[in-house]
Amino acid sequence: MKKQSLSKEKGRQAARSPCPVSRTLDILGDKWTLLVVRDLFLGKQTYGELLDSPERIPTNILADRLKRLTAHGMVTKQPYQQRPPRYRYQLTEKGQALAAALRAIIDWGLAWLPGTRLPPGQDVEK
Amino acid sequence: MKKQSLSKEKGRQAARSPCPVSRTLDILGDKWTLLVVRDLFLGKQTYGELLDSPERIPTNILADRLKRLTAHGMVTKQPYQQRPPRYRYQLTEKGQALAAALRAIIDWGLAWLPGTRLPPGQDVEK
DNA sequence: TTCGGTTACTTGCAAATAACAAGTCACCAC
DNA sequence: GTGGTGACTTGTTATTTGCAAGTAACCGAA
Repeated sequence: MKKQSLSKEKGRQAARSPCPVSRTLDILGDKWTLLVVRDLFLGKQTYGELLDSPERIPTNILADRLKRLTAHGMVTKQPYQQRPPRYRYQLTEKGQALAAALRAIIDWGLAWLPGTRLPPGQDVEK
Repeated sequence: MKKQSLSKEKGRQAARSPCPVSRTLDILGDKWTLLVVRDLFLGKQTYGELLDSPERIPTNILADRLKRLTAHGMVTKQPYQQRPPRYRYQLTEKGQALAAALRAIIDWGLAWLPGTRLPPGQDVEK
């Protein structure tokens, strides 16, 4: 069950263009990836905590997104206990650098989408 | 060929949560929508011009995204000539308000994705 | 006046991706 | 040894994408 298309056999798929918008969307242009990043910013660290968000991300999608984010060097996965095996996910510097973009998206949503609100206590800022 | 799922029969699909990140991703959380917005920022106005970007957006996807952006009040479609019918697409204030988010995404891409570059002359800033 | 070209799309269909439910595996507590 | 939790994987169905082609309304030249 490989994620590959019929085109290339190795590596990830080719960038559509060198444009930074396009390249960024190649990585996080979908409905779920940024939500995972958001939750990591909010301090969630385990698979279970990440599953628990109000948007109800499916388990296979979460596993896939964590894998991709890890492959892109935006997230690290470290075991914090051997037995039973338990893992902690955290943003790398590259992942944390998305703060400005996330902040801009939050601001746009709050300003232009009626009915949006930050759940109490949720804030990306430290 | 409705975009609807089996769930609700009218209106657009329900927001996954009131979170501004999630609500924003409900609108532009895919690989193409922000590229269309980018091109509109760059001054492209016609369907043909928008089709012409290096990422090669499929025609049906472009038509769909313009429809959605228009439905969300982020883009206007105006005929600028009757015969033959020709249309001009432009960002509304709501669409233009994405400038900060787009800028943040560009900055992140340029800083963290090696090989990205702005094609000469391309810049979101006025 | 018919032929070709342009703009702005729509349609059909195979392929990829997502969603949902369920199952697996490794423990630990009782 | 039975039940529960955390971290996933697998199977199946539903939805979305990508590509090729088709349509419609003109305009301009031959």
